[in-house]
Amino acid sequence: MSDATPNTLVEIERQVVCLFADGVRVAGLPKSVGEIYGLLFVSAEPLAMDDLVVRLKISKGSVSQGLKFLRTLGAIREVDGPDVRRTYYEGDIELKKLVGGFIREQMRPHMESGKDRLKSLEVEVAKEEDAAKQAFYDERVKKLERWLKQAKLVLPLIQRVLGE
Amino acid sequence: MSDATPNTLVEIERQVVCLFADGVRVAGLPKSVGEIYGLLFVSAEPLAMDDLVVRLKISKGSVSQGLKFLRTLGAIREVDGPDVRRTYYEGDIELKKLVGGFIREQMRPHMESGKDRLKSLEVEVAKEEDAAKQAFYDERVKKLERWLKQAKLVLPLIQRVLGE
DNA sequence: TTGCTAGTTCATTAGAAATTGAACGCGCGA
DNA sequence: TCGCGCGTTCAATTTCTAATGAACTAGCAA
Repeated sequence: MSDATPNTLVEIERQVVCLFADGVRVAGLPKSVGEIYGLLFVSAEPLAMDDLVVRLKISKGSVSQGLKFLRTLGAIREVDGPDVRRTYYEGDIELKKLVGGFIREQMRPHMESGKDRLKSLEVEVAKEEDAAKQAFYDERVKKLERWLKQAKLVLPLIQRVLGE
Repeated sequence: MSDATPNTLVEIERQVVCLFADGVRVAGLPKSVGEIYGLLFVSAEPLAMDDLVVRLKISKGSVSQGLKFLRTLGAIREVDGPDVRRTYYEGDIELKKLVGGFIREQMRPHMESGKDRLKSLEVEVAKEEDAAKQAFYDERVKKLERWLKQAKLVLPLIQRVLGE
């Protein structure tokens, strides 16, 4: 076996993998996803699924699902590699890609469903008989709608700032 | 018993509590925290711990810990109420308070430790003997440092936008 | 077609995180 | 000082999520 791709991590790789494993937890993502992205990030050569399985010592199933998720984010790219039968990946190291993908895939859907739920709330408030209570609830629902607007304002702003 | 504070939730309250319970999960926080904040948010009168225990049907322990957490965020306020022996709370309904608290308590610490870990990485890169590898690792570490800088730039920006 | 390997899926298992509830500390009033 | 009730803490438990690994599909070459 060549030592170009040992089946273990060197110290630098270990630290970077660990950094990302912890990092993604802030976003509520599984450790394995961070480990996979982390190793792709520190690897000069593209890696295939099997490399990730062996070097990170996580199961084929986890790697497959992790790669799938990272692909939907647009955080990794498929590239050609030594073995034509395999799919190789390399990390996209632009922060905006990561954040953009996360916003698009994880946050937007929640905000969309939030909109519907606010509509439902409005209906419920309209049913309230006590005028004082209705006024209070109405004010709160309006507040939530303002929150949603602010969120919609902030997200593109973040992407603009990260986009050079 | 007066019906001013029934030991159950009316439909509007139920929906709002549920909205926040789901909402906080995006930020990786426990459901109970969202429920507590949610009920405080829709309540015109301040509530004491016992109200939350009874109406949300969660344990005293969970409520105590949830309130503690929300206090550190600055998402709720202690206020006086009918019974002088109890501590009453009301929700702070400014989004910037919530987000600001979350950034300060949950994100900043991670970023601080991240800084140290990058320092450690630099040391490790310096040990690399292979010049080509060293150059590659160095480039990646520099990339991470740029990410950290961008994050430091974005967070205050978010707060400014939310702070009117 | 058959055999082989890369990659996916999904029911089960392992592990982590939240919740519970009992024990405790504290402060107040009698 | 004692008793009482609010609030906290933390070990035990439950709940929920992520990881595993066996079974499967797909594509390819002989």
